Amino acid sequence: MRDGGGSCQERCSRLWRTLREVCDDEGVEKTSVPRTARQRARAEITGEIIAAARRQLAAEGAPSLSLRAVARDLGMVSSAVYRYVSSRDDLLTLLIVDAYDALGEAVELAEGRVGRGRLAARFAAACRAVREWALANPNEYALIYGSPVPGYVAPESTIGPASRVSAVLLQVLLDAVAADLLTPAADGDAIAPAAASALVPLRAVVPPELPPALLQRALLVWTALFGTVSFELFGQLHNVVAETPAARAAFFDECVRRWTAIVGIAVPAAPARRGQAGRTGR
Amino acid sequence: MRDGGGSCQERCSRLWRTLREVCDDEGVEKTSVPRTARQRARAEITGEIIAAARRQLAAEGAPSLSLRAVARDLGMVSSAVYRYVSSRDDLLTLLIVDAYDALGEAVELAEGRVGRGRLAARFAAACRAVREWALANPNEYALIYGSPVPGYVAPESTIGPASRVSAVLLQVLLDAVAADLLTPAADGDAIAPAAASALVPLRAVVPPELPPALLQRALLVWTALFGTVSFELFGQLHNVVAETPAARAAFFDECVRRWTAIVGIAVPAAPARRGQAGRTGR
DNA sequence: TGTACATCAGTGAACGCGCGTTCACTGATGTAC
DNA sequence: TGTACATCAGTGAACGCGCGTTCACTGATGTAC
Repeated sequence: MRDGGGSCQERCSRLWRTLREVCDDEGVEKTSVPRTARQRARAEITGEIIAAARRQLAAEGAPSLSLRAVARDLGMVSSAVYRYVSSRDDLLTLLIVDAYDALGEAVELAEGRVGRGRLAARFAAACRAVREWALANPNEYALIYGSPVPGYVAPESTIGPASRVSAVLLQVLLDAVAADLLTPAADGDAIAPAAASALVPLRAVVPPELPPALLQRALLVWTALFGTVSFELFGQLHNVVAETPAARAAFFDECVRRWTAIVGIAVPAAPARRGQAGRTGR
Repeated sequence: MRDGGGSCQERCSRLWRTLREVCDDEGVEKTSVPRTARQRARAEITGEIIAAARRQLAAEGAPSLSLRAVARDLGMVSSAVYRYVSSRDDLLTLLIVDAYDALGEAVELAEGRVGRGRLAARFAAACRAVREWALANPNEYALIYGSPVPGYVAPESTIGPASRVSAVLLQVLLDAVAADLLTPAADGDAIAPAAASALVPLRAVVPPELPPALLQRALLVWTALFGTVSFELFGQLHNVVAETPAARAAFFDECVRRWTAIVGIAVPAAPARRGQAGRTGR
């Protein structure tokens, strides 16, 4: 298991902690320090199973992930894996949680490196971190944001980790609201009543400083962000945006600039930063 | 095979025909009227194979699509299918082309039903048609816009049909430009040079009336559209937007309204149409 | 029009593979007296 | 501290399944003389 964000206590957004409380009523399994040799071994081997599964996922993709291959990779007999994982679906769940956590952590770290007052830069860093993590881990990304595995139903334990990225983005918005740095869209920022009430589930979990119209803007950008990353990763930009990494990064940066404006965060004067998209600061 | 848009001669966008010419250098297989009984039977059974595959796809999803199951469904022996389809990948390609064509046709029809001058309504009709087709055919949608099947590489023959939806959307933009009805975004509509040159592949296939900055806006909306539909279909809106069909439709309609503004098409005065999302006119 | 041959659709058996999951078992690790 | 029992990790074999693909074959449909 990756460490999953236990190390970012002070940086970790208030919002994420709130969401965590909401979602973590069950399934927290106290990971107290293991004592006996057996417990230690069990924890270690469980970790190795997940690591092997992740390797296989990265190499072959989710559809051809198999318990037998994982066992083979570890030099175990296939039935032995059942001491640690109750079924293939269970292993899938572990990987899904793991992927959400890895992405969430990457985004939190990237966004956390930017000065708190630089809201546009924080937003951009988060967006870029999503894309970069996805490019570096395409199969893990596809596992969580691609087509659902038929017959698999994600258990409750996935929804906490799944919300980490959104929590970061929303926290940026919250801070912008608090600092009064959000430019409301000139017109059309009134939201249809039906649309406002459609957002009830989200509003139940988000502070009231974020009014429906702002949430709507945020959701629009949220879906656009993942839509763009998915399109790039899934080959839909073929023959549309040039294939070179630089061109892809430039296209994405341009999207980020516009999303920033759409969501209402003031964009700094400099038109667009050139060169590597990997930089988060400056 | 679905009929694939041969019937919309006058409505079918100029742009789509242009793209078609660009893409159809090869792989057109003259479907002249079959003469002999053998040829007739062959065409018919090929159709039945695709229909059976589509049924299986709809029922089980792409990952568990198998030649043997298709054969079983048709009462044939599995090896007989190889008279019509050279491999499983070949069958997948047929289904992919079929799905793109079905979606493209649905969008063309919906958009074609709206009066030419009502640009915002045409745009909205196209967006809604995408969503409705996706909701009605989730597995076909996942096949073309979900995670790519590992190891499968889409052949050239898919890229023509894949561009039908974009062609409709771009045609709306073209008409808006021609009628001088596009409101340029107040600020930030200058595009970074690197981003402009990233769009070279798209610009090669699109009339010069569409400048880079406008294309960028169009792409942003394009990815947002499919990102939103994918999120809804793939379960990412769980706990965010209420689950009822009405709430989902209201959320989507609100997105459409904003995309319309983002892309620069003037939105009519009426704030939002209420009731069924299925209506395209009025 | 009639025969001889070529083409082709569909059969049935087989090859070789991988999968998830169960089950009785062995030996090592832990625990209670 | 030492023994008796319980717990648990890992083995190896098996069940039952489905898959893609090949191949020699049969019989029907088409074609050329």
